[in-house]
Amino acid sequence: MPELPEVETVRIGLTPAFLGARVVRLEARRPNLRFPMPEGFAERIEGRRCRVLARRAKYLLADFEDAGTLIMHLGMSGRFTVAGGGKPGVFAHETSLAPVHDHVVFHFESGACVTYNDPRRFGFMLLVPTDDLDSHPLLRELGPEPLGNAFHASGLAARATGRTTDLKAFLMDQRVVAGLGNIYVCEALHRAGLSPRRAASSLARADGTPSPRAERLVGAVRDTLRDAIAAGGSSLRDYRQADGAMGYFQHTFTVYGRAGGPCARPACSGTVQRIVQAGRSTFFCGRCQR
DNA sequence: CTGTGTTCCTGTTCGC
DNA sequence: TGCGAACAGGAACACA
Repeated sequence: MPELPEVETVRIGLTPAFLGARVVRLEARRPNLRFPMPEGFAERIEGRRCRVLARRAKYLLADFEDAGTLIMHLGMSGRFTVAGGGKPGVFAHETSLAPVHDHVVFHFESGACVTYNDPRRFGFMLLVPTDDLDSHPLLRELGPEPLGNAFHASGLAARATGRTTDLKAFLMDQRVVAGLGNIYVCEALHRAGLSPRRAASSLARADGTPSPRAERLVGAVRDTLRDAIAAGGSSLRDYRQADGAMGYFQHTFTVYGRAGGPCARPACSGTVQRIVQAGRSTFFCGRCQR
């Protein structure tokens, strides 16, 4: 379920295995995922130490000294498992991992072994010079991190001015804000009490300054993501202690996937409905989201 | 430039 | 129970 909170949870979960650790062997078992695997991918990373494991939007960024930064994207179905070197765990949303979909395996000097599994292969890995990271086409156009200071109502309103597209599509646009996907857009809009069908331009007043809706939306996006990351973090601890599935997959959503159910907002008597926008499911309460 | 539809791939769920 | 259809968290790309 890789939107920003899941990718951040994966980053935290992989940090003990990656950070400061040397790759002694890297298996690339397929010539491609979504894109062809990087030229000399395994050879360039083998023997290198990971200096930084960061996240930008839904991308994981592993900086290997003298090799460059490995950009990893989980697509729809990508997941990592960690074995050996101390703390095992599945940083993913399902418990059954077919070995035929184990596409990349990192073997670390510590004995830790990290496997990337991705049935749909919408994920990818690219190795780019670290100095070129910010100018890389995949990252260059990304909007602000929603949990950072650069994400604010006035910036959101500026981008929304004159846009006739609806709020759902606007927030899904990674150039507007980086890291939201279908689920968390639905969740944040519900928290903000805003309809996904509302015009994006209604976040701005005529003079381009933010409407109160924009302020509410920024707060709702932040709160929604913070809560989800907290739930992901606790699920990692749970997983390490027990045999169960990842806790964050048990993480229940307020509106997503709840068509026909009651709106969870206190004192709202509405029913969650499902509509399709731009070919994707949207869940919302037509009563309290306006 | 803007908005919309298609496409990549496999696995799971749903309705008959 | 079986089976085809619909659907699934992303995002690059083509096109009107």
